Amino acid sequence: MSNSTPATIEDVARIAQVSIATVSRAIHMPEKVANSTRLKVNQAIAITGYTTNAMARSLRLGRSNMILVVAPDIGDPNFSNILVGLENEARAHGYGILIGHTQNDAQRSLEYLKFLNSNQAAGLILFTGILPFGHQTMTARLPPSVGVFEPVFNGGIPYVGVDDIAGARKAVDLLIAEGHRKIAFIGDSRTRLAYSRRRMGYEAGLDAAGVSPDLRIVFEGDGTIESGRLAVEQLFMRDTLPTAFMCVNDQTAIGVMIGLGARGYDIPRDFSVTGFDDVPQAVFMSPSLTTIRQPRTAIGKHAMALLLELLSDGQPTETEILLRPDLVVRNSVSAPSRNWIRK
Amino acid sequence: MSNSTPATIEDVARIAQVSIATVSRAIHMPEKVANSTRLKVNQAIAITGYTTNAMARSLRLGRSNMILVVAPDIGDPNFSNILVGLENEARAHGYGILIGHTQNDAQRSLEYLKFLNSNQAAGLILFTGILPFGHQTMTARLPPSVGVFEPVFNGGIPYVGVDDIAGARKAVDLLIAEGHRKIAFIGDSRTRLAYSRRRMGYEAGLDAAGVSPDLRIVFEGDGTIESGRLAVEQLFMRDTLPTAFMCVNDQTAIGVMIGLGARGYDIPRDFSVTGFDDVPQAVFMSPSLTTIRQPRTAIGKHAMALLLELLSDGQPTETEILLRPDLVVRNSVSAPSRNWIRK
DNA sequence: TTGTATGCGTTATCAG
DNA sequence: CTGATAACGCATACAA
Repeated sequence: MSNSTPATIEDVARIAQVSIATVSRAIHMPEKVANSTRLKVNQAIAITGYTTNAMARSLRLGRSNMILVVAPDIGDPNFSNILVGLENEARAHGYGILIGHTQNDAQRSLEYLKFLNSNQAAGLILFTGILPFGHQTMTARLPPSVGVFEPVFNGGIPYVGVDDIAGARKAVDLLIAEGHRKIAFIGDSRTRLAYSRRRMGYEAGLDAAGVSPDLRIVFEGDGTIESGRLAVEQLFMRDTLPTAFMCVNDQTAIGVMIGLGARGYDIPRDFSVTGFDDVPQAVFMSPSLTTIRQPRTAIGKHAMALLLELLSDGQPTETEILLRPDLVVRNSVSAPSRNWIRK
Repeated sequence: MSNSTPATIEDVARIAQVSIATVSRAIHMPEKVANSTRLKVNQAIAITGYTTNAMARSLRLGRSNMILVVAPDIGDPNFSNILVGLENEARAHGYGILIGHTQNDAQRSLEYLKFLNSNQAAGLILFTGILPFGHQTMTARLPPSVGVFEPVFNGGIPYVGVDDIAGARKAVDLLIAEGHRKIAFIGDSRTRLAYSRRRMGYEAGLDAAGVSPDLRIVFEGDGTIESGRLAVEQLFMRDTLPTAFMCVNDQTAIGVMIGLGARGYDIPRDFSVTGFDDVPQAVFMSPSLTTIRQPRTAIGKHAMALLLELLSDGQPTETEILLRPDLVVRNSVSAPSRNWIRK
């Protein structure tokens, strides 16, 4: 029962009175083995509590059954939900998941590259828009890979995300419909493709409404709470005030709300605020945050499905899968206050 | 350079004109090999870009160089910081980390057990107080394991955490010092050992102040935001109101603050609130949350160090390591409002 | 339908 | 100090 050393295929073979080849076949190609022997083998497996030694199997097969998921920050509220989708899909196909977090640290990234090179993972899911490794030459040695959220720079790597432009467009359209014309954009970024796409949606929305963009109320950011707060501080040092803040993500929006709150403003009476992502905290904010919801579990599922396809077929059928984000209307948006309209 | 198949030890041996045994030695016992040959080997390694095949190595050695970290919820704000400590310590000793999250799901837990049994991980870090597996019989087959935060039920597994009793005591003592006497305890739990210990600290603090405990203002909870909110709702249906809420963790405290805010109360004017953990959001709440800080990175570091010790020595030197938690005073606590004092 | 034998890439033992 | 070789546990080509 609870022997010191785990049972091997040989133990099973001995008990079932067959060869190890038959045991292996009974497990992996049950239809190619006689019913009676299959039964014997299964009983022997049950008796011994045999589990395939994954190391030996991978060595023999030349590939592992693990997928490495690399994320810059595991603490990211978006992460865990995506993971659920990734995991479910992977497990359904006999793969396990390995999580690595780089914290945007080169040293750490390198460790994971070594990990890949030692054949410990068959595939790679990348959570960042930038390859965490030494770029160019390395990509040649990368296993089949799929990006999540953003296209991966300098790699011809397929990816799964949401339609950021369309999502951002939904947010602007709502603000426009409420009567806003001076809408700030918080969190612009040249390095985060998803963010710059959201800005494209923002500008498309303004354009459609005949509002000319005002660069004085566009602020850069890195998607952190702190960046949102900072933007508010900078904003109040300028001459132009918006009536609404469209934020590149929820974290930024939370920062903006904190910054505005600290200055004594009421949301949505004085300013409207929108986010993007619909992180779990969004509904607990006061006021609760109007935002764009990402279909996180679905993204994870699709990303893993795509990777598994790559793993078997070799060639990806699609290079980009964009899911539809939905507007979630809560309490952080209202019509602009009259005090501000013509400021 | 970027060949299709990765270089093996044999490739290195051929180029360096030595045997594979020498290559292996040059890598693992450099002092037992002549300087000149070591040089040749290193050059050959550089040329080929050789990396040890971890599968073959683990198979030969009978153990892997990976540690499995199992957590019920990766989204837990405490998790990622602990992980940093775990990772650093592991890497420093040549181990990698594998993260599994069970979501308290039996099926998932079983998958991880299989994973362990297939020799894919040399050790186990458990983030929950309850063994996620089928209890009794299974523990016999568990690899060296260490618990984090809480002692692990039904296993003689050593663990690393904070001194919950002392931490909770610091929170009560602060409230008592501010003049509170009617202090509610939110988040009592029979299943979470850490939580029941915090309650012990709470009661010890009351006792030291000569305050007799009032069970009408002790509420159960599971440490979620929702549970905090719920407790507030239940509380207002009873006849006794506290002047302060001591919460079992920050998430609960956030829930309490939301519940109190929804009823129009001001914190800390009307009620004081304390948390436990000092999660990243705590400082961003309004008011910012007075809480007990856990030395998360240190906990991770110690836990991994203990596990590595187990891995080599076989026997643990300590069965329990308790770190000291610190009080972080912010703005959610003040003296009780006169309106309530004699209610 | 089943068994035998080989090799996956390493490390360790044992001779030299 | 170095080399030949066995063994780790498994999957499969080939034989029976």
